[in-house]
Amino acid sequence: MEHRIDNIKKQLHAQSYKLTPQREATVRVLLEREEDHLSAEDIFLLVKEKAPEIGLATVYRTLELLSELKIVDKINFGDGVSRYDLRKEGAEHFHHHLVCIECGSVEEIVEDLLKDVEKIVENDWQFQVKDHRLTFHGVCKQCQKITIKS
Amino acid sequence: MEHRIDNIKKQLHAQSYKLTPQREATVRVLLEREEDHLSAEDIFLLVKEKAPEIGLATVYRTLELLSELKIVDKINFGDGVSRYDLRKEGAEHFHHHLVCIECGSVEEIVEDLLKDVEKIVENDWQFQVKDHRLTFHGVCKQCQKITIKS
DNA sequence: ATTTCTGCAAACTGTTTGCATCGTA
DNA sequence: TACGATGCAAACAGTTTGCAGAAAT
Repeated sequence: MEHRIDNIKKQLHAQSYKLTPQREATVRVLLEREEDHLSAEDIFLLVKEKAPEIGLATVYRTLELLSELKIVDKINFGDGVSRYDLRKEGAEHFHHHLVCIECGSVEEIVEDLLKDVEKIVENDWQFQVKDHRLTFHGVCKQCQKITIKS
Repeated sequence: MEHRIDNIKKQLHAQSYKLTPQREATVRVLLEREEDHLSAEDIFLLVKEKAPEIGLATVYRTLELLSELKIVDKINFGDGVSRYDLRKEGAEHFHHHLVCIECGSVEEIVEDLLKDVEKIVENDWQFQVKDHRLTFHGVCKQCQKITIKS
């Protein structure tokens, strides 16, 4: 945990940004809730518990900054809200998501399943891939059981 | 073209919706600009050229309806705007996109490159896939050339 | 002293909703 | 006549921006 904060601090410093208390509080929330896919508002409320003076605009600005530095990835599951997801340590590519259309849960796939597909795209379409977004929409394990029961 | 309109008309009727003049005008714009990835506003302006009385709300309502019937797919490339993309005739799955981070162009991949990945997800994660969204971000053919030149 | 960052409020953008009206079964 | 569909304007939600003050270098 602490070493990840340090790491992020270094990445900020490398681009001559500071890890201010507000930014640190935001990053800590992201670390603590790494499994979740929080919206800016969610993050704001959680940060506020630790640092009540913080403003929503600062959270947005911090998230934008972290996005630019590729420390977090901004995703959008189709509801109008942006969500922010910490990159896994050392991950080159953004991980994939499984969104359940029944219960709304979001599961993560950390394995890169797109290596082959990416090669095809680079060869056949001459497109130089830098990043990707892959989301599957469907029914999660739990909801499949429930559907069978009912 | 006309047979596709007819087809959509039938799909609407099957769910007891009507293909009103406004809806038809909207669908025609989508057909004419199938290659593009238009926002609601874009579509509104184009529809307005043919049917100046139409309101933006109607366009939104039409697009929502077409989305529900899976005639169009709603996508979001990360700028805050929803874009609407006609499903290819008979396509089961949504096609993929290549978004160029230099020039913003969007290319489509109609081939389903995810068959294998989907199998893996269904087997290893017990997740029943219904649909997917796959977008690659990177540098398109044209922009690669330009970058080399400069 | 200069520059960066913050908090607040106001502004903005894309989208949705309420409601009176219109069109058609 | 009844009901879905429309146009308009107002409402809304999420996000961004301008600005004056605070913090850090």
